Amino acid sequence: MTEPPRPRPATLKDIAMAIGVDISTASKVVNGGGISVRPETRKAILDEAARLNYRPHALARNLRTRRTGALGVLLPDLTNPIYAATIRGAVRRAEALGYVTLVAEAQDDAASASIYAKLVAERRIDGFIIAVAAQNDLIAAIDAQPVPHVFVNRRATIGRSVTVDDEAAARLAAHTLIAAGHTRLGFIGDSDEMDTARRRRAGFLAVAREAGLPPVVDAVGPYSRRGGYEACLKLLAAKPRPTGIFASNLVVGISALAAARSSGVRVPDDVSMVTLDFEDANYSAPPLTAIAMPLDEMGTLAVEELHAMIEGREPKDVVVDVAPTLISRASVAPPPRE
Amino acid sequence: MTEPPRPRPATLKDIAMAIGVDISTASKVVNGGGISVRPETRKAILDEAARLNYRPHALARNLRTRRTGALGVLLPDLTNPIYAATIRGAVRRAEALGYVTLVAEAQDDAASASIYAKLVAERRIDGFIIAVAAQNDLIAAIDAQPVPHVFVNRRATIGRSVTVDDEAAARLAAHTLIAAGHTRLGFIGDSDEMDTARRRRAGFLAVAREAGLPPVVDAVGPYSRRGGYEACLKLLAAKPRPTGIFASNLVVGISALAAARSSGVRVPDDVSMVTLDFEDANYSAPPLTAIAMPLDEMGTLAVEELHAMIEGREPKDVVVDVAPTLISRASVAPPPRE
DNA sequence: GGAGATTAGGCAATGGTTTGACCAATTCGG
DNA sequence: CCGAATTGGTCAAACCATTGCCTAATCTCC
Repeated sequence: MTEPPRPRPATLKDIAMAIGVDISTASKVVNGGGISVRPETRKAILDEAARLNYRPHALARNLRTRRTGALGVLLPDLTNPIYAATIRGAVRRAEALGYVTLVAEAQDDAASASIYAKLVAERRIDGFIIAVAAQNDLIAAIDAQPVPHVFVNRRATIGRSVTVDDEAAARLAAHTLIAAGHTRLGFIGDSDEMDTARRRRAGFLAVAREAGLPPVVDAVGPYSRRGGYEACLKLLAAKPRPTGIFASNLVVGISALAAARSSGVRVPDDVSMVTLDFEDANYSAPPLTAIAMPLDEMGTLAVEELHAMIEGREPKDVVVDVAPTLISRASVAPPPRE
Repeated sequence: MTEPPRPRPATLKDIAMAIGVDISTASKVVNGGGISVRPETRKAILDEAARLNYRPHALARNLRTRRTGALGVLLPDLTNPIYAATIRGAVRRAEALGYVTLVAEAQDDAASASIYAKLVAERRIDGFIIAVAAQNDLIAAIDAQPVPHVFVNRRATIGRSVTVDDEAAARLAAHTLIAAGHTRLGFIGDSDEMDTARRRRAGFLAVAREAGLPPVVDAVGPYSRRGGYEACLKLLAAKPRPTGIFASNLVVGISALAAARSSGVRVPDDVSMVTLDFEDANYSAPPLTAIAMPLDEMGTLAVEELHAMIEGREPKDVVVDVAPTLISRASVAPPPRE
């Protein structure tokens, strides 16, 4: 028994008038709210609501309750697999918690700030997941109009953040190379201004130092395909050339491998390589040994923390760490004999 | 612990009372609406609005105007670079047009339908960009509650769609291989149930037929890394082995290359390979010759079309095609001598 | 039989903005 | 100088759902 297509979605008023009760009664019944109603009245309302496929008008409800049921997500680049994976976790969890997700891409600090300011001023969201750097303009915007927010994969002096344990990942990478027998290590990372890069560098260098190895050759280039390619070229030109390299970013790992190949350097025969994991690492030549970062979980946890803040629950701690794990593939071997 | 005085965002009422005019007057002035006001009154209102950093409460406005200023985006997988690129174009254009973007991921038809139904019934959006297959449940959901929508990279019998010219891309790939001297061609694609795969296959096979070549070896595997890997293995095992392969999907191209390498087949010495382009294709070994699909523009155009529909302008046509282009890199060479 | 409690549900304010209808005072045309 | 037009606004309804406060009727219990 199909209804003829209803032009206008049903409202509480439709239900109330059909049954002959007050709108407020209908509201209280459909919300299961604290009111006493005769069972038959209740049933009639519920039946009618179901028949009309009633859904509360989100805007009207939100206007009244001062909750939007929406979460904002601010990130620098949708096409970067790192953010994509994080956001997927976030979006899924948000949906499970009943939120809708509002995604915005911001190229720079100024854009981040203006998007933040706009969404908050228009009261479109209950909270913000922020995956861009916590810089001046953005911090000012947050200060001016604070709403619950959590930084993801970015530590911030302001608010709270959810990150993976970058330092542990880097340590694991160093241990992997050292365990294979390497002593001359190389590191490819972004500038220390980027806090994830800084933590990874710190972890990697610390392990090398603890192991009493000669200084790590450190190539800094931006976390991009081009940056990784060129940084790796620099590393391979160093004398003596490092035999074990940690490319401290997913995208950089792939392009570093391309750089090695184009220089005629064999992996893993001539140099071993460890990177951070994503699916592509399994389909490179050779497949890359990598450290898996639970980005999905990071996104999930970020939303959970944010939800807790919105609900007013006092957050338990400031950083949630999820342990990285090693995925051994084929890009690590003992160093070549000299 | 006293909360820092969280200033409640300014409302029209605040402005109106400060100046001593009616709320409706303030509203009309800030909206530049059709009302005659003395210049000094106007200035006072505008100044006060600026001073208070007034922004209309989106929910309240939307409730009244029956416009949400939000666009929904429905896609199957955020981490797939194809969708990521499309969505980026869409999100950017949406922002430029003053919309916010609400992103949802749907694993299957049922999930798509339920997300569609929910967002529409709650009246959270003005229109939908749909990047998932137009299947039964989803179509039923759209029928039940139609709102402006455009399918992107998916043709649908219902509504309108924006796609890239898949067939032209496939033709270009075929011509590229043929021009290099190949006669035994191979094709890697998804099942014909997927309309993009079908169009690409059709274009590729048509060119081969027109050129009077022997039948194309056709390997169907899902558009995924694993699918591409295994499909390529099948192709390489065929007798006679094709010397020119078109991997008709970005992700499949990379994994097909890995499959070739792991089988000891050299690219381009033993077999040439063309795929669809994305940035990673430039950092593979060898860099892949590829057909660039303007995914970004597709997303952009999709939003523009949707916007036009929402505005009530009659859409001009059903399919917007953007021409694909060839990017020559290093994975195509003449076929080996026998 | 009457005070008090309980039941079942109505009333009206509220949230912030938009918009068509209306109105008083001034200006203008003739 | 009279009627009409313009100027510079105001009023109130509407959008839809939520929620604290009320009330009328019935029921309970001594």
